[in-house]
Amino acid sequence: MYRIGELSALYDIKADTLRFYEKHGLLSPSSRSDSGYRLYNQADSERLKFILRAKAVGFSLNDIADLLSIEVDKSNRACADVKGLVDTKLEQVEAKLAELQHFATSLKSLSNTCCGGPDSAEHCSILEALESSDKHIIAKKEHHHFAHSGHKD
Amino acid sequence: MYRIGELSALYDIKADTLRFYEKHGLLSPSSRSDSGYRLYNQADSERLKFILRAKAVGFSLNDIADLLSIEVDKSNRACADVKGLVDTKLEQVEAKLAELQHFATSLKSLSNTCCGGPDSAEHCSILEALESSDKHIIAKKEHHHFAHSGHKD
DNA sequence: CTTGACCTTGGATTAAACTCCAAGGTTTAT
DNA sequence: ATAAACCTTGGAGTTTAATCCAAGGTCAAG
Repeated sequence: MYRIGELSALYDIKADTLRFYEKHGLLSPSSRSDSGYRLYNQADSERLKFILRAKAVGFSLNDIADLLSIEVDKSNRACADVKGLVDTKLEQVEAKLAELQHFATSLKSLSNTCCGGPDSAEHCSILEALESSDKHIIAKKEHHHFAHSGHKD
Repeated sequence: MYRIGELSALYDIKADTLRFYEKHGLLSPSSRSDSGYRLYNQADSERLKFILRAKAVGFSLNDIADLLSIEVDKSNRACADVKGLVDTKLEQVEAKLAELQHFATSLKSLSNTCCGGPDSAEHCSILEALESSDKHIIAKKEHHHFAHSGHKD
């Protein structure tokens, strides 16, 4: 069992943040001490880890509440109901994954091609790297010779 | 050339948001009309696309300004200076990637194992799915010590 | 040459997510 | 048994990222 200060120290957040999450229904301590202190167990800690991870990859607290709600009424609802929610979130996660892979590619090419030498670079920007990785993707698909500029969103 | 209303319609954001980004140094129109209207060109549009992508994967506007600053003084600074910044951001991106892959795995296993059937499920939650994928990772890595490195700022 | 959709500015307001504060109760070490 | 370090609550304040508003200028169409 952790008291609020211990758990917050464990994840490098403020105790106030834990009280805030509690107030907003994201994480409640599984019990209280005789004197009213919050007591968090291992499952609470896992739940917090999840919240912080989800936050770090761009989900809002509302999104996270949705995700966590998946567990709430498990044996009560047909699981098919839940599948829609899961699949929606999965689509969001996969879209984010694609974005991040794009970023990582650009940053790597930036780091390798252009930086690290002692000289200054003439062409060294993320935007250029993103452009060139776009071109690279198009170049890989060179078989289709009527490639139109695939800019969508 | 796009006027503010056209560009904002293109990305489904408010014109006010573009003015806000301008005020905060993220995106300035490359020119103005005689009467003072903002005029955005293709490069401006690319830059905006980048900003919106980065935002979607959990970077703050400050983070994004950092990323965009990589291009600012290109021929002025030794590129090695920039490499540190790029590599820091790359680490952040790869951490996010790992998180997201973790999420995607959990969500997929949730969707496949547990949902979609007509029956309700006894064990059907993201946290349980994450736990089981954690166990898998821990099993692979033998001994995994949780070390949370400090956040930025 | 006016109407209406668009644009300008600066400043006020909102929403989300914390973060801090005050007044007081609890625990632990000396 | 008393200080130091922790906890409680409710409420106020801050930061980030928009979003809205008011008063007015611009521009294409009828």
